[in-house]
Amino acid sequence: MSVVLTAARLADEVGFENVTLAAVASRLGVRIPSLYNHVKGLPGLRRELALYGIRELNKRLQGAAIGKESDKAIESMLYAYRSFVRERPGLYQATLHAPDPQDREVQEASQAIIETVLTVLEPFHFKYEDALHVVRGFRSVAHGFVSLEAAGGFGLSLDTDESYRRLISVFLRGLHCSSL
Amino acid sequence: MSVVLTAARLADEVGFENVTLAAVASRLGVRIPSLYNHVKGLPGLRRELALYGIRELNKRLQGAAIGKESDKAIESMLYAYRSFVRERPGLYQATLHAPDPQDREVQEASQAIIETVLTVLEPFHFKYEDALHVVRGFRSVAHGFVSLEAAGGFGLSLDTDESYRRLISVFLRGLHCSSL
DNA sequence: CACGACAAACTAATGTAGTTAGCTTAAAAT
DNA sequence: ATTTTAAGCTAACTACATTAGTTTGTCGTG
Repeated sequence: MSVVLTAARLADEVGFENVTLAAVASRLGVRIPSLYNHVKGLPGLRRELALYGIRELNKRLQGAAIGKESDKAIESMLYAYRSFVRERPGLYQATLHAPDPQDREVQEASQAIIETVLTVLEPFHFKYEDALHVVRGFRSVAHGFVSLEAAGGFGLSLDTDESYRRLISVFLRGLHCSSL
Repeated sequence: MSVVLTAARLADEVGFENVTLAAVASRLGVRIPSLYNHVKGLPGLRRELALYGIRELNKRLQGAAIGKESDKAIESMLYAYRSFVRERPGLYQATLHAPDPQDREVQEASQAIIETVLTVLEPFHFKYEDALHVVRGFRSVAHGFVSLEAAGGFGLSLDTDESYRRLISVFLRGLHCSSL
């Protein structure tokens, strides 16, 4: 299996910050320097992990919106976002650690996610700029909840499924209700 | 200056993940092993950083709510959250990396933040459990936006101040509007 | 005043990780 | 048949964290 796929699996098991070249090499049954024939050191591996993760996340979001529209589509994508992070926690972490956020490919992949979300917002008929603000809100809600949950940031006492359900509901109501 | 305060400053300058004992020692004009007289190695330093960061954040949130109530108080606290992360990005990162989320002191400090937010939610007269869900939403919105912004996750083209203002507005409208 | 305890520094040594340089080998391309 | 390339390797170097054991000064107490 490729170095990046191996590293992604490893990340999910031990966390992104514990993905070392040593561990990847060991898992591949190979010596550390051999990896340098495939990735540009640890920074290069992390960049490729980030790229892979962003693209995978986008696929999930796209899949979640198929056959749904407006509120249902947004809700479905938010749940897909959470599922992705739960299934691939290490890979998701990697998406947040692109060494250089200016990297062209990374930016393109991120832009693709923005387009995905923009598409499901079309039924709302927002002005383009307004829709971009909403996309940022969407990502904030999804990332915020899901990363706090993954980090164990929520106490144990209360059902997190219900918390997420309600947060989604608040977000959607906020988008619709124009009072205030 | 204390080891933890020095490390916190350093974290803000170079990022939490680049806080090494070597760098802290160098800044204090001391050899690395000397730090072991003050903190329990790197894990111990990180734990103390997390604790310090959580408590500082709580102070900020409390300060922001003084003399405000309901919507204004929540809005003010969300802005304070963002200010804190902008001023002390490394220290904030530390709050998310408590080595052991079960740690008693860490849990108490986190609980104090929850209490702080619960206090400003009192005017809403939520049931206790409902209020807890809202607190999670509050933290998700704040953390989500602010950490994506800090990670350079938002493109450059659009004003982030405006995005945050709107997200807050959506959140508050969502809390009030009961349609759906 | 002397002595012991303690705080806080130090040196030395060990282990792990990332990186680079340079070598080997087998398969693919010319 | 020869060259190129892909993919592995060893060896050596650096940085960092950690532990063990040592030194030194201060401070309180007998």
